[in-house]
Amino acid sequence: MPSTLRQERDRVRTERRRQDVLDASARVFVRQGYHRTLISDIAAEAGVGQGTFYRHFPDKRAAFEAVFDRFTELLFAEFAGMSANLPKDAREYRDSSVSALLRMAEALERNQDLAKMLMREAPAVDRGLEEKVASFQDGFVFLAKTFLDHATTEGFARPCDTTLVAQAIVGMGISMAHQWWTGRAPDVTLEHLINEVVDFAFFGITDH
Amino acid sequence: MPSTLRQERDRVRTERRRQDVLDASARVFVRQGYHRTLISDIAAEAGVGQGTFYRHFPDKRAAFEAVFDRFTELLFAEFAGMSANLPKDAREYRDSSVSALLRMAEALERNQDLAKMLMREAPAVDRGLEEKVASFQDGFVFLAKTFLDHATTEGFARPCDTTLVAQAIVGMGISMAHQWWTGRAPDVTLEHLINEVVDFAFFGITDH
Amino acid sequence: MPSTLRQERDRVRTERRRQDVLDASARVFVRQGYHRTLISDIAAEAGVGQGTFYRHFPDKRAAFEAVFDRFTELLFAEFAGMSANLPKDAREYRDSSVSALLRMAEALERNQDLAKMLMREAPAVDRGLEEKVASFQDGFVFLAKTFLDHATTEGFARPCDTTLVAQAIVGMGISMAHQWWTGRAPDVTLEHLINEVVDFAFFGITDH
Amino acid sequence: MPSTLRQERDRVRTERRRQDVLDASARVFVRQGYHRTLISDIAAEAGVGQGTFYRHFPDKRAAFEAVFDRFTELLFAEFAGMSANLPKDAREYRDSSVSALLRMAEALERNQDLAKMLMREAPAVDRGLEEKVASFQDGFVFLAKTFLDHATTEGFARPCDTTLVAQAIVGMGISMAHQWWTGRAPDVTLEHLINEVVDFAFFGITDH
DNA sequence: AATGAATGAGGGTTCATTCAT
DNA sequence: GATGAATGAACCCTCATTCAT
Repeated sequence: MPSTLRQERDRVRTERRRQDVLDASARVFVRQGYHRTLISDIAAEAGVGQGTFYRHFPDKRAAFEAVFDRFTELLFAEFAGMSANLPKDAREYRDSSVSALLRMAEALERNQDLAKMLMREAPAVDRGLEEKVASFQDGFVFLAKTFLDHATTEGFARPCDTTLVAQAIVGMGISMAHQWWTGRAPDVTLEHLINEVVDFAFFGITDH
Repeated sequence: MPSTLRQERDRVRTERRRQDVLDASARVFVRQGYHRTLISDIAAEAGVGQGTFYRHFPDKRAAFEAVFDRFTELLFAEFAGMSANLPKDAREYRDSSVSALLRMAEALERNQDLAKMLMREAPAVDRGLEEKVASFQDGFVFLAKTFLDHATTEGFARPCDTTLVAQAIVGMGISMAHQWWTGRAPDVTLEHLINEVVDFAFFGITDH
Repeated sequence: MPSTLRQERDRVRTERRRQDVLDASARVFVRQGYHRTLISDIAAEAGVGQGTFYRHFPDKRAAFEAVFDRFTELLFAEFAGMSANLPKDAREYRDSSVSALLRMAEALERNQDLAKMLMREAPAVDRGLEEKVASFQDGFVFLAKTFLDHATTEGFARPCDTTLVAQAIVGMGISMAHQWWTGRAPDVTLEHLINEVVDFAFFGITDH
Repeated sequence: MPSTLRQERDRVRTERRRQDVLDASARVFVRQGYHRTLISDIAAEAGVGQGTFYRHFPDKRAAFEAVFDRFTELLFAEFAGMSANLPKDAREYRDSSVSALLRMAEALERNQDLAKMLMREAPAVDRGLEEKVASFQDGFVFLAKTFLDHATTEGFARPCDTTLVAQAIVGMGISMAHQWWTGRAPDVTLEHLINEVVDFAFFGITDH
């Protein structure tokens, strides 16, 4: 049926156009922040008319949220299936922590500016997005807690309130990422940073 | 000289009025966030005309910054002179950490909404305020590092990159405060939370 | 190419709309003067929204300048090519002076209010427009000087500082126009006025 | 009576203060033009509070008009009693014209910026001041016409419409003053300018 | 009389959103 | 579907004027 073919081709083209506008939105949001971004800026960046923006997103807020969602999907995809391989002992736990952080760091490196912008802008846009950021963080907390519960059950982690400790670990991680991006840790390699942080997380500051 | 008296009285009244407007600004920023706040909202909240706002602050940005500055001064005042009493051993270190965190938590409790608002909004206002937030955090990092350096020198803390670990600790602390405020840790007392976090910071997750 | 056709049609429509706003601006400036004119007055006069004004002019000043420029172009067009026909003797000089003034007076009559407004308001708007008015006058001075230089060279005009005398003549002419418009010479026909002024310019007040 | 003395002293002081504010107004109007002048600018320039301005003038318009009036009184004082000495012949006419213009030029030189400002700003302030400027000019026209009428009656001036010619002469004079002030006649001495203009007024451009 | 803080109507300008083409 | 000109509500900021001290 040719009309179906035609419909399909149109659908694909529309989807591609939507991606163009979404990409343009991300670039402009990164460059100017949410509130300094005008719809006309996005349209110009995407090389389309302003009306076309409204064909794909009801308003600026929705475009921002779509940028946010695409980013979080990207990050979670990176960790999908990770909880399948639970560590057998403290050494494996530490090793997989380091390698997970390195993978994460790599993934973020490619989207550093985007990540920084989203963490900075999203909570200030409105309550809905503030909540989304918190949920995003909760996702990592859940993952960390799963590992921690496993480790305490298996006896190679100290018994503790695993929810609170998982929150502390994830909060620390996000904060370190932020400080790293904003040049708060110059003259330090990423490997060194991760090793120090993981050591801290495993052993604390006390000298045993 | 009567004119001096007059000048002094006017100065006092002007300063009081400025505080009124500043207080009103803080309340409205907390309620509505930076971008949803209109100058007319602040003026109405303060019970003055719009022009009066501009008599005391050149624009909304300046009022926000003044709110921010007053808050940070308040917090740092709480910790002034703390580094005078460096701990003699791990036990004292832990005890003073817990008591410092409790004091801080108390101080914040009274300004919880303000603190939450400032952390959420300031980075998104502009680069200048983003940097101010970072500097604010750096202030605590410096304090934490001072203690940590002392402890490693005295031998009751594990040798480590004290700058990075101090950054991790402060990042964790701020993040926990945020999660606590936003109801991410329900059914938990503040004492329990602080104890868990301090234990984690001192011993890590490993079972020794 | 249909998109080119579309572009062309849009361009034409935009230009027409710009003219509408420019015409409306001129009418309102004439009616209310520069400083009493609000953008909203111009928009209402043009029958468009306020935003439409800003689509065509960056601000009130620019609209005023455009009105000014269009007026000066109109006037100079009236005199283009005039210096091609230099007079052969005093009689021809006088005749062409009278006819030039009549032509000018006619052109001005159709734009009397506009001319009066521009001469009154432009110098007070800012330095740039004050200078533009002066340059406009200089244009006529140059023309007058060209004729005067020719006449002195040919021997049918008294030797003199032709620049100064040209300035005096043009100043006199503009001033008379102003006085005429503002009803300073009632009960006098335009022909009579021009003849008296030209006689004065050719013979002075002295009885020979 | 001491209270009368005191009243008198107060009256004098008030009058002096009014002059201070008037002087300050003139300086600021010259520097910034009418519309760019704020009441606060005038008060600051006079070294008084804003309220004090309103004690002496009902509004900005009134202060401007007072500046204008003081200027015109100054100029007319310069010419008071001049019409008493009517010239006996063309030579005396010419001589007294030159000397009158020199005296006028001298008087204006001391108030050049003020004169320039008033001519530029007053007509654009409102109809009332526009009319005042015209009346001011009419004063000189009347003076010129008196002389011209006398000269034609006595037979040493060409018969003409003396009102129109007087208007032309005064318009020319004011215009030349303006051009002189605004640097339109560089490399020319005042004497030369006046001589050229008077020659033109007496003999026209024709070579006799 | 002098002051200058307070006022708020006024007006310039922006920009998200619509809609005719 | 795409466009971008048009819109006008919204909002910031100014400044002449008032008035309590």
